[in-house]
Amino acid sequence: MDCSDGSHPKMIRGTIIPADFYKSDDVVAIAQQLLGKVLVFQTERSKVAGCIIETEAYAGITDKASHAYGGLLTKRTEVMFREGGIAYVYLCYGLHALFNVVSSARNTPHAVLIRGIIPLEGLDIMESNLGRKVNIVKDGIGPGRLTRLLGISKALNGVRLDGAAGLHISDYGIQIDAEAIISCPRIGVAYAGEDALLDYRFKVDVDYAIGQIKKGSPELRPASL
DNA sequence: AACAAGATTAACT
DNA sequence: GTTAATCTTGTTA
Repeated sequence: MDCSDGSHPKMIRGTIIPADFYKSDDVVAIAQQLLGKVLVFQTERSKVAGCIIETEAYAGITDKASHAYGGLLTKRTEVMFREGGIAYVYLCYGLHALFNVVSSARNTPHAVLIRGIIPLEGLDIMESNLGRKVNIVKDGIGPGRLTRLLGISKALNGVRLDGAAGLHISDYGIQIDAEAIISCPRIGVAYAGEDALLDYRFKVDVDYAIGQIKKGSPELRPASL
């Protein structure tokens, strides 16, 4: 049984990533550095958390795969143009909420798509979100799957990632070695011409990540592992 | 005003 | 391997 009233003394482990982290212009570096960090979403009644294991960088107005390519400013992309450190959540294919971290300065619409997590905390909430038992490996991998698992919806579009709206990213001391990061082209961006070839997708092996989670945060092991 | 395509997924054959 | 589900936006008329 989890204590879900938010005041559990044992829960204080992670350090919320400072606002400055998100202000860098180097969206590729941010995408890499987010691997191993912990995405947390909590409300008064619930808390869920997962270790980020897959990301993609979208490099603003010069990247043909980016929604903000060419400086395209619409109701949907508007949050990408704000100062880094907020969430960009949009509906993909009319069905799936996709969660991105907006980075860089105002009017530099860089973003990192979170594509995979390993569930760490709040398995009971996740099970409720899915309406069935959680598969620790499968249910957190896929940009649409992880938002459903964590309960992240478009309602969180534009919120700061400092925890004020319940959403934040923390460093729990999970170490991801540079050699463990696999780079490859992004998924589903064939329309982006030569930019579809860029190695802007970053991930780590699931088993490696689980090992590093156990090493870095012994008490916070992936549930059921 | 109508239509196609998209940073996807689950359920089929 | 194929396809249905179905919202936002740009393009075409």
